[in-house]
Amino acid sequence: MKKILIVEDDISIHQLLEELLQNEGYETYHAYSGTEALLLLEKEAYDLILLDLMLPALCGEEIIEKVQDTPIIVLSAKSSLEDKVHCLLSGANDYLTKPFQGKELLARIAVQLRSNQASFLDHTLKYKELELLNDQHTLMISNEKVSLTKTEYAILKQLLLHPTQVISKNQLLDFISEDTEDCSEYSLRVHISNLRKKIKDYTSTPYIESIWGIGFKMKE
Amino acid sequence: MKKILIVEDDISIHQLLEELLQNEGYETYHAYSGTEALLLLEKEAYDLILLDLMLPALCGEEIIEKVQDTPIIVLSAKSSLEDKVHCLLSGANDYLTKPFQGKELLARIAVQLRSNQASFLDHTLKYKELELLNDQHTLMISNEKVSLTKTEYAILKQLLLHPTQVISKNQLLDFISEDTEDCSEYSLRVHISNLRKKIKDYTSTPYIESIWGIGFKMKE
DNA sequence: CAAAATCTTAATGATTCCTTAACTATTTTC
DNA sequence: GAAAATAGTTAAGGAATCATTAAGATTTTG
Repeated sequence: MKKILIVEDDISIHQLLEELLQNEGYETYHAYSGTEALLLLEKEAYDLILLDLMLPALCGEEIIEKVQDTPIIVLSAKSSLEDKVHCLLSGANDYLTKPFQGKELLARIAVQLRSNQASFLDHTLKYKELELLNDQHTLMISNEKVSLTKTEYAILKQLLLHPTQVISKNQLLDFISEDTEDCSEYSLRVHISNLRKKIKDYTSTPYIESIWGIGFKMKE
Repeated sequence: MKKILIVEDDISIHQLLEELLQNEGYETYHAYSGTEALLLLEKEAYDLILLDLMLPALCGEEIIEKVQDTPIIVLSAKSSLEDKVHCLLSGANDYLTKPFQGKELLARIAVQLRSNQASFLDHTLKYKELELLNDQHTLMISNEKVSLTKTEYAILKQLLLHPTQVISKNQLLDFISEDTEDCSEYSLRVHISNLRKKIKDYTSTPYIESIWGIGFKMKE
């Protein structure tokens, strides 16, 4: 889930933003002053910052200059050309004048998150030594590349998506053979066996656990 | 020097934009209709597109969907929320309502060029010995010129844009045959085969790897 | 309008992967 | 502790996908 830091001192606008973003499925974090924002930014990385310009203690412009790798959307009551241009040139990615429409803000947020998407995190499922690279269709075990077949990949992906849950045999069968339903349990067993064999070549931990009579699960 | 494509049918606005950008040191290119824009985009790579929405022949929205890797700033007289949101969500990077202020446009252009700077759009895509010259539509292998057909070029470009990722067969088919959807997998296979053959004449590395059941990927 | 280049289709052979089946091992039930 | 049920391994044949070639169809070029 994407993390968005809201930097805004006006309580009512702050709450409005919080609600808007949370309804859209974002995780919100909150700063009510410039100094508070900087403290949070030192501790944690965010995917996006929504920044009010007129802040107590430390003005928004200073934050723009300190932040390097996180996209910033400025929300400001200042509608003057100089303010806009200055913010954009000194590092902000977008500038919306208050009052703004919620849907437009959401769209502009989507733009920023989209272009920053290359972040590896979205495309990787990590579990202990295992790393499943979704856009590369490969598995890495302790930084060594392990080649998987399409079905092996599909099975492991399901398991790693919910590593604490038991995935039933039927659930797995559904994902393996989207079209043909005559993919029997025989097959699944063989696939699991092959998967385990491949994993065993790279690590001593037996990662895939069988839950008797039900299905499979990642070993804790 | 950065190349900017202006897509706008209104002559007076077009000239205004041209002057504004040239004074700022950009190289400008010009299309007065949607179809003309697409033709230019096929031939050459640009750093940015300024796009009017209401165009003769082909509307701006369709261009947004076809363009993949070039940032787009929409300039439109349409100020409705739906238009904005739709454009931004379908691929535009920014949206300015006419009339706009020149300095703001310049600042927003700078934002787009800045964030795209580090990326591949240096007009050449390099990958080991391979060099794909986007503005000349040619491939260089160890400084020798290799002639590619239009489709071969399109395929290789997709692969080189994301050299670590697997590009699915459907993804490639979309780029090859923008109009006809009956371009079968047969074709794609032949094109890949021809591409490999050409590359093989100049280097011993087999650069294009097949990922079984999914697509293709550059060899690491 | 003809020649050249490119694209698509089709046929063939090669490769990879999946399923099946037979056999062994483990767990549960009585 | 033996029988029944479920799980695991292995190898072989068959199915699906891929690579290459050549020929006909289409587009581009002169």
